[in-house]
Amino acid sequence: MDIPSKYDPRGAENKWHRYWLEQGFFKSVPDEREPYTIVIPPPNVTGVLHMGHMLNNTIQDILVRRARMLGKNTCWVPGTDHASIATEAKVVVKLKDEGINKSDLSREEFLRHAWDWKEKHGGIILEQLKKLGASCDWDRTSFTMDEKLSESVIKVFIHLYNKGYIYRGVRMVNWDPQAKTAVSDEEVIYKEEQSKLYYVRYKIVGTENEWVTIATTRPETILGDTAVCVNPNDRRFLHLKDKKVVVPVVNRVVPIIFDDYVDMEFGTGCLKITPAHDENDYEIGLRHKLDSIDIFNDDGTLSEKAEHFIGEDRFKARIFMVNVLEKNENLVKVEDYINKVGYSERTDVVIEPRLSAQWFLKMKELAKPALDNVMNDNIKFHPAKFKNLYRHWMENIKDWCISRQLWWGHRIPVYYLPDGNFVVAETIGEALEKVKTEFGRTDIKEEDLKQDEDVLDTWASSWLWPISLFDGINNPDNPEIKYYYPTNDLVTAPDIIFFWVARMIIAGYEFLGDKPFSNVYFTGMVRDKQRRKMSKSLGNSPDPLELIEKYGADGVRVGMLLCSPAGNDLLFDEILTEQGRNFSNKIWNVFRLIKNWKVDHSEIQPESSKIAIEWFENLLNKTIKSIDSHFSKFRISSALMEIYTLIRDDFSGWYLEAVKPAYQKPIDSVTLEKTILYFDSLLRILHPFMPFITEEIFQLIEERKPSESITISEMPTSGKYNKVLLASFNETKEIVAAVRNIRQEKSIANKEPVKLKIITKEDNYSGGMIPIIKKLANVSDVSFSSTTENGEITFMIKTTRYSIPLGSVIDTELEKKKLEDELKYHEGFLKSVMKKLGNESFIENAPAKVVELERKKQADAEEKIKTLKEQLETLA
RNA sequence: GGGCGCUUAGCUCAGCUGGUUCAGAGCACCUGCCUUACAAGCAGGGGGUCACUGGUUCGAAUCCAGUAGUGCCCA
Repeated sequence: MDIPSKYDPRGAENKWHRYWLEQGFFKSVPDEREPYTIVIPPPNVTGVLHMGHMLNNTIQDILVRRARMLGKNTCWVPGTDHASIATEAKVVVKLKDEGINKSDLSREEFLRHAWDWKEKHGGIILEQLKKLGASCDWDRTSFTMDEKLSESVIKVFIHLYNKGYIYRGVRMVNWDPQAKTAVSDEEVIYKEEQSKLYYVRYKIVGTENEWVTIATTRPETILGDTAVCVNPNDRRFLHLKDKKVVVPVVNRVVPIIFDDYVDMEFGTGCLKITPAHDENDYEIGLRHKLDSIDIFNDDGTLSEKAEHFIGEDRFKARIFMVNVLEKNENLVKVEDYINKVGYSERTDVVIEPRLSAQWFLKMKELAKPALDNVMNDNIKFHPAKFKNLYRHWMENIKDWCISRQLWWGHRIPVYYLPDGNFVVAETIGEALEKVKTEFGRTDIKEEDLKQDEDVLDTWASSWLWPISLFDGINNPDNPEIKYYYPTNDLVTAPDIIFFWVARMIIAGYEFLGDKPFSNVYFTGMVRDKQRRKMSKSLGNSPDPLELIEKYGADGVRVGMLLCSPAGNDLLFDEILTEQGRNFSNKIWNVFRLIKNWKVDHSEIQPESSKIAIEWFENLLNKTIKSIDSHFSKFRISSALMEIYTLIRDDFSGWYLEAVKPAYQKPIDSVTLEKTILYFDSLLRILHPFMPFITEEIFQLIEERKPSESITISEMPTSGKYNKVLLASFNETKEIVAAVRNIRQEKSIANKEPVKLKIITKEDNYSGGMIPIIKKLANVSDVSFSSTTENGEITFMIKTTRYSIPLGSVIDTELEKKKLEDELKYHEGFLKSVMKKLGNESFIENAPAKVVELERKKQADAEEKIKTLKEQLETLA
């Protein structure tokens, strides 16, 4: 059989992915097996695949594939999220390019465009995930605005409203003047900026030339000032009690008020108060019953209430305002100042704090079970350090503003009567009923009712995701929700721990009385090797699909994991993907080697093969156990590293070398069978990490039926292993390495056999591994002797001395120096051991086992020193 | 300003309840090798005062306190 020496992933990946789908291996229906369920963190319909998705979904796929091979009924549900703000923004831009303004469209017309857009672009990411090998049950693909999911969202709103958890309130919100909607605190990104601090003086009413000076970074908001505030403990301003000042430019007379809030150290100690445009000022305004003057329109331009610069953008208005202040001699000075300015995560425009009527969800009570069940590990966080962060947030939870001034999303099910009263109902028909029963208004018709214009925050649908996917809100007793819920693991990034994870947990307990998942695995943020976040603007993010094209999906998966310790940011470097690809190639060549062996049934199994087989069997069992343990702790990178070294170093480097027949010689059937069996086990263990190449080889190495696939094969389980045997083989490796070293030092070719002398009595030496030594070090003859002679080069492994007779090539002086150095080291070591053993309190206090160990160290060292000294004597 | 975390090899990180020759892995680096499975490979090698200071202990990378640096979250 002619197999190329390089593995080509491209053909294999398409072929096997198609095959898996055709065979329906990823489909799940409830049955009697134990379920294993993951719901995908739904990517945004506006997105394309980025490195974060790659990492996140690779990890999910590994967990799912492993669970499948462990015999569970696995269900990984894919889907997408409608992402109100981001999608609406995209659609608006797209329409604008076509010369259409959103404001010229009716709501229905706009939504038709949005749905068109979603149909066209919404599935791109999922298609890309298929290339990665994601073993989702694709028939279950869902979208947060699917009918049953939308129905769930509306039902939940009504449920919470009826429980008294939802209320309408005027609040200071983070206003995004471009998207024209409120965004949550978590969606505001604060950036440090070089700006200016303007000192402005306000004239005190009833004085000739008395002023107070305030400092502000936002002079344009002076137009909305309704007070000036000082700290009541500030002696400098005691005389201002009951005085009033004139707000510059607008010439409004406002009071001077006293409030502890003011920081006496900052600026001038005088604070201007603009309740409509600053969170803290709003609070002060409430305390002192001040007016609020909203000087902005919803697009960030100045409104009529500002009286000046009407219709100008807020930043232009700032410039105009400063000019006027200067001209009127109100501007005292300007200082450079660094402050933090909030930007909208979605549109990257400066957030405008603004008073607005919004719907809120009371969180305090809802949050309680969600907090408790994380703290008591009913839901486990990996790594656990995120528990602290979670607790801090949950204990200080604020009400959730759930309305957004957008069209794309779930429209708030609130219907207003012409008199301003409202009812909350699933449909307009129901609303009409409620109008009758609640308000006794039989005169109201459908067309008199006006539904709330706003939609719900996207997270108000995502928080139901693990429930609504299985229709658990609409039909809480249906067989699917009963079978798949609670799901097992959630894999997500820590930056949405509050947006999403916490809220899903809250929803789980509120609506189903149970957790939504048992484990949350937080992945790190993918950064470049200089620790910079990967972003489009920096252009430092590789295109995942190009990477797959270049290194194969398996290679990329391995590359991602090699650099991703759990919960830490991972510094992605293409070199790791290359390492992944190289590993694919290594495995491919193992296959090539084994496949090309000719079997001869009459061939007797060599002793060395017998030993190698026994050793590998034990090592395999040990490694499986260790991998199981890594998985139980979600240490997925470590699990991969374990199988990586097992294949590359132990199987390829040691085992195969030990059983490999001489060139063009056949192999005995027992060894071949065992070797294929081990290789098969290794492929299975590796399959969750590298699904494609393992399937490719699984299918090539033996004749398979169409229904036979590694994807649905059984994961090897660990058996007992003999530690003594493993240790003995390790010692053998050291001996072989030592001989190889001597070969290299003395330039003796591998082909040329050498003789090995073991400096001990044969009866004292367990010679079980000698056949391996002979084969791997190309030793033609092993003998025992109590002494060494000149012309021999020696080495020591554990407490035994070995020598290779080389005749005249030996440099005696060099040999002597080496031995002296070694002797010195061991004498030093013995000294430190003796010091410990000479310490009475050590002998008294340390556990017997530890003391015993020290004694053993002492004995070993003494023995080594003795041998070394003898050795030196023969050289002298 | 408040809270939480981190600091171990050039880089990224393991190191569980203090005690095996405990100072480790991967990558990078250096040296030698195209040895008929694999140069996308093989065989070797160097490299760390475990941030600092003090304490507890027979014994500290590991526990405690303080200091410095650094990151994240919140305000």
